[in-house]
Amino acid sequence: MSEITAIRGMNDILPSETACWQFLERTVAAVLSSYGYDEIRLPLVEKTALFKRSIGEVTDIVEKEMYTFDDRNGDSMTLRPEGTAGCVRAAIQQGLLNTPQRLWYTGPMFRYERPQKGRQRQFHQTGVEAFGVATPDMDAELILLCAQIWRQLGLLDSMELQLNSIGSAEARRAYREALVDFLQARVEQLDEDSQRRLHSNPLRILDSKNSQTQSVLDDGPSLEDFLDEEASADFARLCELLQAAGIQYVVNRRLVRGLDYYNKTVFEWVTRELGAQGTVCAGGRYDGLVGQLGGKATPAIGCAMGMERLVLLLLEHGQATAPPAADVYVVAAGDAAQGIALAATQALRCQQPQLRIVQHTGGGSFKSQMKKADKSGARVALIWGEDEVAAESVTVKSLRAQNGERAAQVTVALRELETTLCAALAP
RNA sequence: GUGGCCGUAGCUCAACAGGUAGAGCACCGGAUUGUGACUCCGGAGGUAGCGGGUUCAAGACCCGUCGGCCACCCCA
Repeated sequence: MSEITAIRGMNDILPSETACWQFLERTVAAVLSSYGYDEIRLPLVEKTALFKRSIGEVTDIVEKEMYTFDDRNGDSMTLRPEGTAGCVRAAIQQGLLNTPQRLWYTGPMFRYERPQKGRQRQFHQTGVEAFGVATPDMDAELILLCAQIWRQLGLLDSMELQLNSIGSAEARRAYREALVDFLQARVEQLDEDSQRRLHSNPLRILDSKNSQTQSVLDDGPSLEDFLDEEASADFARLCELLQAAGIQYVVNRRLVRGLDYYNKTVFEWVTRELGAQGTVCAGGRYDGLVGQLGGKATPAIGCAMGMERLVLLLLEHGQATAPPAADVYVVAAGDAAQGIALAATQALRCQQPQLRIVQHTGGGSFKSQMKKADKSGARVALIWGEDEVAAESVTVKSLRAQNGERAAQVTVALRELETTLCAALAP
């Protein structure tokens, strides 16, 4: 193998998978449109400061996962590790915040992490962001929108919705203090990672996978008790709305998010079918971020779904992955036939643009061309040989004759090609 | 960044107390001159990830390195 290979964690998406991707992208876009969301297309690269200020200086993403480099002017740039920051930046810069905005975007994100199942260094997210609405009906809409996407994808039964409210920044500050005080007295019982988090990011201890750490937390302070009245009321209202809409959910009081900008509602859609990377979609409210990035104070909520993880789920559920077969394969033996076939096929593409017509290229014997025709999966072969050229005709041959009826083929005048072909292709 | 497992033809995998590599699929050609599929025959394709060591001899053993997978971590 050549020593030039793809960069670790940046995978090729092969033809055998793209049908699944297209189904996913098409379905997601259709649902988003049906909720009145508009697509926005954003740069892959932004100034480094944007991510540091939005995601948080002490998060793992900013500290060790960003692809950051200096451009030729010496300015620090970063390949986007997530989409919200850029979307907020654009909304502020382009003056989109005078009225409620419902936006979505899709594309690659970049994080320098060790690859594993459902995790790569270049991965794809579709993000949804709603600006300008502070009330929990907006939260409910976003969650319903997700549920609708899962339903349309046939994945609703694979998903569990986990919900929490992390309240205001002040509430979290107070809670963090209480939590640190509590855990400090029990440091010895915590796993190594959680001991480290005690200093760096104590709230993340809450979703530790270590069972002993989890049982230590059972006697600790609950974030719920520190929530301000508004956050509690809004969360209760959100739960009511979800119940009314028939959305199943689980309140997980230990659900926190890794990015600093979240407040109040946070949620995750998780699945047990994907191994360790079970979070398929996650998001929450970020009412402070727009102001923090220099815009006028604007409430907002958003979420992002991991497209690779959705593709994995779709594949495990047996979504068709084969690229579509050709409809027609064009066999032409000899130089004269080749010229006529090429022209006739071009005309056919004008008449029947939806047909997938594969022209044989590269020469080869008649027999080998027929083999290619068969392997292409085409239902019909169009054949031009010496006889057809001489008679200004073409042979239309059905390659997928049903049991018994021996390979139906008919030779007709060129001008009858379109109707004969359509008849042969008719079910 | 840490750990476990793995690295043989395009793909999926074999073999053998360590004695210089094989199958299936795929690919190419042929089975009387322009007709695919099934069948039969033939062919091409690997300096065994890379480097070093042990040995008369290593794909097999040892070390290193790179890469892959999965998990930790992190998160979508």
